[in-house]
Order: sequence, then structure tokens, then C-alpha cells
Amino acid sequence: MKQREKLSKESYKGTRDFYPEDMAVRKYIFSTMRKAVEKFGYVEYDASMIEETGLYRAKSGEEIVNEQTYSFKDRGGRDVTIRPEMTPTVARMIAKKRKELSFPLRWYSIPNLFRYERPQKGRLREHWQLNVDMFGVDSISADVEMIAVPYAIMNEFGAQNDQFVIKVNDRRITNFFLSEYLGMNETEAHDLSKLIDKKEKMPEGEFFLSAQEILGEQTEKFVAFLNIKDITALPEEFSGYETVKSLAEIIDSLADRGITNVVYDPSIMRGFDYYTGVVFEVFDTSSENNRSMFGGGRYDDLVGIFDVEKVSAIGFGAGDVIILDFLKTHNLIPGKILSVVDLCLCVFEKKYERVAQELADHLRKEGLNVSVDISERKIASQIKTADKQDVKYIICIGEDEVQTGKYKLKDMDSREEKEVAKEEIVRNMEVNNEQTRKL
RNA sequence: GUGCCUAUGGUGUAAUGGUUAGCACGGGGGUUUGUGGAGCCCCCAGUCCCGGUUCAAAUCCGGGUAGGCACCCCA
Repeated sequence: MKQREKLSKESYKGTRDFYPEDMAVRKYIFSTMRKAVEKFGYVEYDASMIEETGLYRAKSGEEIVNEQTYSFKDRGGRDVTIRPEMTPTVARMIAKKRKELSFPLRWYSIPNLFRYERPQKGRLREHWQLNVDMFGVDSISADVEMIAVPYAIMNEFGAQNDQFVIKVNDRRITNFFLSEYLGMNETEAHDLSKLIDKKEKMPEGEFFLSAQEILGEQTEKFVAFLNIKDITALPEEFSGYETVKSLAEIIDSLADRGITNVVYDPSIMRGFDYYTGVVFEVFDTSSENNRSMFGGGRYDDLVGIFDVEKVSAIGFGAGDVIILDFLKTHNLIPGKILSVVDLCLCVFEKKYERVAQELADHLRKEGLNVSVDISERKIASQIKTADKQDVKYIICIGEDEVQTGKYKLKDMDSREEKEVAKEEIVRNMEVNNEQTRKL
């Protein structure tokens, strides 16, 4: 006989099992996100996890496709990739129905995404990412809204203004600065923007030296530019000043709406090349989480790669892993999430189980989520189990109940009992079984 | 892919190189064949793997494996 290979009980590297208590938290996070974005009129879409690899090759860096994705050949020989991000998919969907969709469109989705890399804090191999996008409007109003939505989501989670900061920039400003003000060629500008991306992680001296290799004596000017935190302090000399003015206007409009934790930060560039204008990221102000929670920007040319007429677009993504870290850090997860089971029926003896099942069926028709304890264990154990599972109400059924037709509805929190007839049970309960609830 | 750190019942932890590897939570049962969620009692279950040093290894060393964190990259 072959020796059986020892099976691991661990979930696959970088992925999570969602036990019911974890799933309750996930449902809370997702429903909070949905609630917030739907208030702005966004509608939900979805697509398959799997796409042809070419979709990503067309717009991403080669490395992402080759080294950081789950890519393989299907049985028909097609190169396919498990989606590492949602934006190419939604751009494809928009392009496909370009002619029949009426713009502007407000769409969102909460897809699970995969990347092949070593897991670390805030980054796993599988995560869920809220994606919110608006298509067909290229205006300051659209930009303002797309930054106001993350703010609204944070609000919905109960976050205060001082717990997170929204950093905004416009790629064109940085590009103008590099190419026209400093006179960098394309390669130099590209290298510098990659360097800017890394700035926060490098010691200051090292950053200066790396910059000096490209810029020589202009390094001082460059560093001074990056340290500007007030948009109005930007030099007026270089062209593209219109862009500076619109970004200032965006920041002002946000402030008018009470969104005051927005700062201009020229070092926000975002990794992907497809961004064409405004870019932004939302950070936790606590030093515990140094990764950005939301990131997005304007990408007016992406839909166009499908050979259709250009559709301007702006959107952002927000990963569940880092948001969960944020909520934990700031104590924003509801303390107790009740079970979706409204009522548990415990039975004193096996022979009363039939009565319990009939009662359960009756109550289910009235809209309750009811479970019947069929363990045949003693009543104390049944109650204990219901308690452990955070079920709010129980009814114990035995000879008395069968004789009188009255049931003792017990509230597990207050420990109070109310004797009621079958028909009165529902109206004596506080029920909200549509989704996860806070207490 | 690179570096650093960690590894004891299911979980969280304790144990100067020297007792039968201790405690708490958890799970099962009893106390109690109907008013119970407490208490008390009993039970379940562990030194990641392979090798080395030593009279003696959970403990020290080497190599694996797994996990965490950081880098790389960033969706």
C-alpha cells in the first residue's frame, strides 16, 4: 500500500480561510463599502477571475505579467492569467459596449485579485479590492467626486479626519516639472519618477545621492520641489500651470465639502503608467500601517487601447487587507457581530424534536432564521452552544410547552424570559436578519 | 528572488542543559432524565522534521520545512 502523503490543514500560502466569525467581519466590510458607494449612485458589476494574458500585457509592465501573476496555458493552449487587478477588465467591458452604453457611468465591484509574491503585512496573494470607477466625464467635478467617495467610505466605517490623510497629485505637474523645468529627457524623467515613488522608503541622504546621479547640480531644486506641501507654492514658470490651478481647485472644493484632510504631495505618482492626470492615495495616519489603503487616479487612454473611441475614466481601488488592518488599529470593528440565526430551538428529549421542527417551519414562513438543536444532548449543553454561537433568542421545548401551547422565549443577552403563544413569537423579537448586524 | 526573526496540546503561553513538559482558554463528560449559560470534578490533546554535541536536549549547533516582517515590486 502506498504511504499517504500528509495533507496540510493550512490554507494556501497568502490566502485566507474565512471561518464564520471572519466571514461576518468581511461581510461587514463589504456591506459598508457597498452602502457608501451606492449612496453616490454607483452600480455593481463583476466578471470572471480569469482573463487572457494579453489584456495585462497591453498596459502593464512586463514584470507584472511574468513574475507577479498567476499565469498558465489552458488546455486549449491559450495564455491566461488570474486577474491581478480589475481595471483592465472593466476597461475591456466598457470598450465592448462602447456604442450602447450611455455615459457617464458609475460602476463598482469587489473582486478577489491574485498576485504571486511573498506575503507580508497588508499584502497577501489573494485579496478583495473595492473598485470604483466613473467613465465618460473628464472634469474637475468628476475628480472631486472620486476623491470624495473614499472619504465617504472611511466615514461610513466611523473613521475620524485625523485618522487618515488623502494625498493628491497630478502626474502632469510632476512630469512638467521634470521635463520642462528641469529639462530631463524621457528616460531620465521616467527614472526620476520611479525614484520619487521610493522616496519615503529611503534614507534622505541616499535619496539625494541617487537623484544627484541623474540631476547633478539641479538636485537641490528637485528636492525643494518634492518638499512643497502647498499647491499654491508651486513655481509659475513652467507650462502646465493650468493643471496646477485645477488641482488647487479640486483641493478647495473638497475642503468646501468638509473634506479637510487632503494634502498635495508631489511624491504620489502611482506605479502604473496608465494614469494620465490626477492621482491620489489614502493613508492611515498611524505609523502601524504604512501602506496606502486607497489608490487611484485618472486614466483617460486605457479604454482606447481596445481600438474604440476614447472614453475618459477615473477610479480607485481599496484593498480589504489593509482596510482591516486600519479598522483593527483604530478599534473600528463592531465588538460583537450576532449570528444570522435569530432563534435556536432546544429540546429536552428526542420525542419533542418533531414539535420543534413544526414550530421552526412555522417561524421560517414568518421570516425568521431558525435552527433546531438535534444533538440530543442535555439542555444545558444546548443552551451553552447557542450562547457560544451568539444566537440572540432560544426556546426550550418539552412536555410543558406541548401541554400548554405556550413557549418561553428567552433573550440571551438580558436573560429574560417571556411566555408567549406560537403566534406571538415573532412580534416579541428584535429581528434583523438581512445581513450582519452590529450590537 | 534577497535578508532578518520565529516555531511547545486546537488557541494563547510556562519550563538555570537535569521532576511525569506546567497553566489558561477550548472541546467532551459528570455533578443535574425540565429552567438550564455560573461553580466544582474528570477526561481529550503538545516540544515542526532530520541529523549533531552531551551522561542528559523543548532548551545548544547544523540542515530542512512552515510562518511572520522587511526589501524587490506594487494592483
